[in-house]
Amino acid sequence: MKHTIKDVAAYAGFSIATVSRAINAPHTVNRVTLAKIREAIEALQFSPSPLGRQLRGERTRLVGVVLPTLANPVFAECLQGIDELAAAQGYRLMLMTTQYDAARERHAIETLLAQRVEGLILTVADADTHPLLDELDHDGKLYVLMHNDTVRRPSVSVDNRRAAYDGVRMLIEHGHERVLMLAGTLAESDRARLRYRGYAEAMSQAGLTPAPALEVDFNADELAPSVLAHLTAGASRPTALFCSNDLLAMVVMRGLRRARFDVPGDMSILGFDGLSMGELLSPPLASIGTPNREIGCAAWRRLMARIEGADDGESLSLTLPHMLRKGATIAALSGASDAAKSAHPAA
Amino acid sequence: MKHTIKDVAAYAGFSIATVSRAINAPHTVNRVTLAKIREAIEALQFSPSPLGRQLRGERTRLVGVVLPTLANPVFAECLQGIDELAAAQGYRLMLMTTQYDAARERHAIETLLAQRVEGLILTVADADTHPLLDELDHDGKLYVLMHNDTVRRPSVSVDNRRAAYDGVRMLIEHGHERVLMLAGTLAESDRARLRYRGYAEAMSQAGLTPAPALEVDFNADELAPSVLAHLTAGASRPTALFCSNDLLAMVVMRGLRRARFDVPGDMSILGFDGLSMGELLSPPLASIGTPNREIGCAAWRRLMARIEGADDGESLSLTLPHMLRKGATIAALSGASDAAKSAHPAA
DNA sequence: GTGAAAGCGCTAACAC
DNA sequence: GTGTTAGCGCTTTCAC
Repeated sequence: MKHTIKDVAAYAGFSIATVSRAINAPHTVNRVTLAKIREAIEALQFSPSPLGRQLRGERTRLVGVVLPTLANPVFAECLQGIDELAAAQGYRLMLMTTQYDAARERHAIETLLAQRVEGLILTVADADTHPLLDELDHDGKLYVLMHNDTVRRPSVSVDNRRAAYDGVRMLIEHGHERVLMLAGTLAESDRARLRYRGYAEAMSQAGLTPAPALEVDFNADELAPSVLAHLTAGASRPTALFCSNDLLAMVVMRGLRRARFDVPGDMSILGFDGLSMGELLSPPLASIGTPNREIGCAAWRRLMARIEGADDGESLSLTLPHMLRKGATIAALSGASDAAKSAHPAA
Repeated sequence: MKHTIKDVAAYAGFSIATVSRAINAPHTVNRVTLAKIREAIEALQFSPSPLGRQLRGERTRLVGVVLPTLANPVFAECLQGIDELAAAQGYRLMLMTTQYDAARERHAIETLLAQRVEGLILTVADADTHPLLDELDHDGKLYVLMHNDTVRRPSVSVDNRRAAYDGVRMLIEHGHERVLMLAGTLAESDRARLRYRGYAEAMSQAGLTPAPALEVDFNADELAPSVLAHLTAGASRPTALFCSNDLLAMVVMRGLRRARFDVPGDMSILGFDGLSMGELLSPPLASIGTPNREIGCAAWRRLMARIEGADDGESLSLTLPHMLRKGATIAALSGASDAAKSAHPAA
């Protein structure tokens, strides 16, 4: 732990150069010499300091990870996947979170590069318009985006537009015509936009009119009265909600329930993320699941491929399959035209 | 980004030593010189490489974080707290997870030390018996434990025994006499032990007989039949469950419900962790909450104090308050003796 | 097959 | 105030 390569050299009776070789290119060293040096290493409990290596300029075995937050299990799960592979391959991870803030994104990336990470795995607010990513490309810095759904850059994601489309279609197939999309407040991410597009397309294609997404602050303890009114009042109230993420869906579900609205009796709800916790709700939350762990792992493999120069120039962006998790929060709308169905709670 | 201190020195027309001083001790440098150097730094977009500094042996501004897993939001939240402060103070975080595996714990700590982190923040499986921690103490390596509830080492935690005691007492005050504790499978942690002690004490003190903790695999999709039987069959079945963590509580809740058991009608449930998601369940999960973010922040401050040598030798372990989150999963047992109440579902 | 020596980017004595 | 120099721990020519 505190011995240096010099100590080993002295102990074994060779030069530090030979010790270095014994470690990094054993086959270039005499068998006997090698044995002696290994013995010395063993005796001294020596382990080469990464710092010397790093400074020397070659491989740092460091990878930077930049995430919006860990409060959302989606990202924690991705990170878990990354960490697993990184540990197995002897890489060290440097982590920074950004809270979806562009300035912090920039700062994180610069800090990490200064530390000479070999590559970056990141989730940014908006990948397409991020000038910093262009700089990275230009400077030959290696990175892979995670969850950023763009074809312009190396990325691993699900097809957000398609996933939303599939989900909303399912709602429509259950007989819902007035489907509303709910989005979080800091929704101006590439993902949010694509999910809205998927929603709009599914609606249009079914001859229905997409409504603008309704913004909901899902950190608040209660649903805002205006929002609640929007959801529950009037004959034209929506019968199904497509929520841009599961946390939001859960909050809305609670809010509706407090307002004595039954889910799914009075309102069907579909989330996005497929948080495992959603399945523990009652009724279990229907959701569009993303394979987060796998996304993390795939991003890692992708980055390693780039680092090792083995990047099969294949399509830049890798799209992993999403899965429609059918939950009991979606009910079929009774065949009867329900235009008259007003907003009185059932159970 | 790619310029070195030499470039700055050349550009400004001074030696690298002066440039270094201009950066690290500006007041020791002539005003004019300083201005010129700053100009050069600006022009070259120079930012000193952490690696040189790190190797030189002084401050690395690196802190290592070792966590069991990120799949449990408890730890993700702690990490979030740490990251916040670290970022604000210009520290970089190096993260490794262990899956509660002692070998991985050791490996993580050694890897991090080799990287010359200034300190470590860790959650280990069992703090008391961990020889590695003794080594750290002995070698003067700075660390702070998080969530490890021990008085023998620097740590930030809640009083697990007391928290469990309070929770179980609440159950008893609601009239429950047959209270069973459920624990996860890899429960051999210091926390688990203390929670069991709290449970046992609350029971004994009320003249009740503590039962051995029942082990439940909460990664399985279904509750094991044997477990379910234990919970629901017989006249002596428990009327309340104290679960050693919220994830477990949620799984059990679902399992019971599938078996057409009503919560809290037929069974009261109390969790541990206070995951915010638990509040979104219906009924909202009663739980003993731990201030995870705060625990992370406190651990950070504590570590910084130690690093700066300002550790007010105060008591080693800092105990943060837990909070009893009353949820609707706990019902009062009707005054009547319920010995005869058998296992048929209510609503 | 092995050793001497240079140097990665920086800080800290020690001179001047 | 500023420059010179040594060296942190390592890898890597380049000789031998």
